[in-house]
Amino acid sequence: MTAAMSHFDALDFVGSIDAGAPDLQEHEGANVSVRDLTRLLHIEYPDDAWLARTAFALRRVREGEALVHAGDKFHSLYVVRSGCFKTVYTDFSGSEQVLGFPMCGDLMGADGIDCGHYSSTAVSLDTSEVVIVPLTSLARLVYECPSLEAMLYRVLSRELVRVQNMAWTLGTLGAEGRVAAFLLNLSARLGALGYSRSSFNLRMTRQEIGSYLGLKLETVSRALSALNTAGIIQVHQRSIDIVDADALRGVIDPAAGVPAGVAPQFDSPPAHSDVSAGKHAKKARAQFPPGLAWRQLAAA
Amino acid sequence: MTAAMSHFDALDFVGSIDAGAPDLQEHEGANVSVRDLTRLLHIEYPDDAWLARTAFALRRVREGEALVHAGDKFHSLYVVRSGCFKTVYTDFSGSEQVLGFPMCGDLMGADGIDCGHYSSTAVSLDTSEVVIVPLTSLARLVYECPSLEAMLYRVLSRELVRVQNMAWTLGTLGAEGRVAAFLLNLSARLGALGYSRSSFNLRMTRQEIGSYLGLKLETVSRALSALNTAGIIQVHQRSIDIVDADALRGVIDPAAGVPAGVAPQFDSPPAHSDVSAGKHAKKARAQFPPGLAWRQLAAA
DNA sequence: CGGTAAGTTGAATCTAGTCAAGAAACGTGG
DNA sequence: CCACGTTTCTTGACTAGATTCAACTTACCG
Repeated sequence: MTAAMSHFDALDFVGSIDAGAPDLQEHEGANVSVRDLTRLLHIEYPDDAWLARTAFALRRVREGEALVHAGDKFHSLYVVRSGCFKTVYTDFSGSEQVLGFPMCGDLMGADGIDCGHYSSTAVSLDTSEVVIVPLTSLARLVYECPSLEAMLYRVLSRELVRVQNMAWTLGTLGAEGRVAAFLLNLSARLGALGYSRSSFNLRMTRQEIGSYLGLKLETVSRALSALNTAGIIQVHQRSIDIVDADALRGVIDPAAGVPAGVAPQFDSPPAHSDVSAGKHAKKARAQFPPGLAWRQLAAA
Repeated sequence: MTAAMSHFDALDFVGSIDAGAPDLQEHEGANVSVRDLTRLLHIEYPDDAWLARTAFALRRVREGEALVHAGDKFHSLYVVRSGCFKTVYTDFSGSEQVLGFPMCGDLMGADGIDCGHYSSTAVSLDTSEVVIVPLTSLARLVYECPSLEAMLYRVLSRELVRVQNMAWTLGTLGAEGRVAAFLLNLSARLGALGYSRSSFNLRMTRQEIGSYLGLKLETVSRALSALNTAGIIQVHQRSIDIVDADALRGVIDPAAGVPAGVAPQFDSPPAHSDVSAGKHAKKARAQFPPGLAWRQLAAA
């Protein structure tokens, strides 16, 4: 914890200096097309999306570096392109609570829309790359390609469901259940990205996992050991092998089960129904330029 | 718990019957203007918002009745106009987890946007009224009055921050802290609606509070009793008097404190910055019909 | 007035937190 | 390449806090 803070202190300046100027350090120059972005977010828009000429800058974030700080003025959304982050609340006393571990394809920064300031800090656990989506680009983008608007609503809603599931986990599961849920969630997300579902390396410390799950690091360690000796998983430091995924699901729920309406999201990533309104999009656009997003959602 | 379920069972049919037909039972006939709606959501749009001719139906929901069920097809957003709800996940075994207590001015149903089905069930704790905002109306509304689009993003983001705070509470606070946080939150929300901040009646049972806070009902009862004997609050069944709000805040955090970036939302309702971009709205609208929402957010 | 649902309180149990020591991995510099 | 210090992880013993089980009181509704 003290160690983590020294990390933060060292980086606070970097964060503060560019806090005012919206992400001007795009040394990388590399940029990302709208097509790339929609792929990243697992949203398939068949027609006009590819025509949009907006392009987005990339930003490379080194391990331990903060992308945004809680309280910074909100100016951009970010989509993780590679690597892994943690988003945290930090209080005066220096203790932190991890809210999530955004990975490839995940959105960050949406919590800043309402009050105009980010409410959480995003720190890279890795050398990561994010796509910067400034508000100004977003306005232009939606103008060029209104069908993309639905994407934003979907992504926001998805985020909401994710956090709700988290609240459910914290509210109802014990230590082992939480750790099991965490592993299954990670497994599913990595699987969706094409990596192995059963064998992976954690990018975060026990401390960070514990903070995320509302547990102490020792408890996380114990829970992992218990699952290990039970033969359900194999743990060696940060390397995890899921031996028996069903047993792992059983740990979450000895009898009851994951909430009915939630199960789909829980351990399988959103099965993004390929937008059926695609073929009607052009016509609709001509009739009703704005609000198309909601028309599409209504049609689905 | 068993009692709650029998309640659900009795009402399941009502919910299922109209699940297919999007809210056709508007016997009340009464409808709500866009102006009313923006007031309800604490969003002030000075100019063109009042011109929109879209009107919304009201629906009255009796105590114990479900407004939507988890898994129902998503077709409308709802804004609470009076009364109080609980939103719950229910699993196979019948146990439920309360996710929130939406009250006057709060949005419900946003969790259905992404996957097209509501992920939680909303049950009225009271005879309540909600404004029905069907997707189809939403499309028309945004067409008539694009400046209202920002409202939706704000409301979604607000919801996100709320649930994140909840996750923080569950992850870091003990029983008394959670109950204290719950009371302060309720106090602030009621205060924002013009009711007394220090004296109110709970609409929910200990069981429901416990489910919301990840505690058992006995623990909630004990925590309330402890705060009572400490002289911080006065409890008599469901009537609460907050004697010493500062002490209550102290319970949440004996030393550390609420996370820096979060404190504002936590016990004071969003201080909705009256949109400064209002005066530019008309011009912007003429130039860029769609995407205006994001331009406004960028300007703020 | 009686029955039921909701709330309070106590005692025993169990889970997770705390304190503390030791082992394993990592990075750095000799 | 190895020795060193640091960080991370594991494990054990003990404590604090929440759950469970249970009895009892209080409100509410017909």
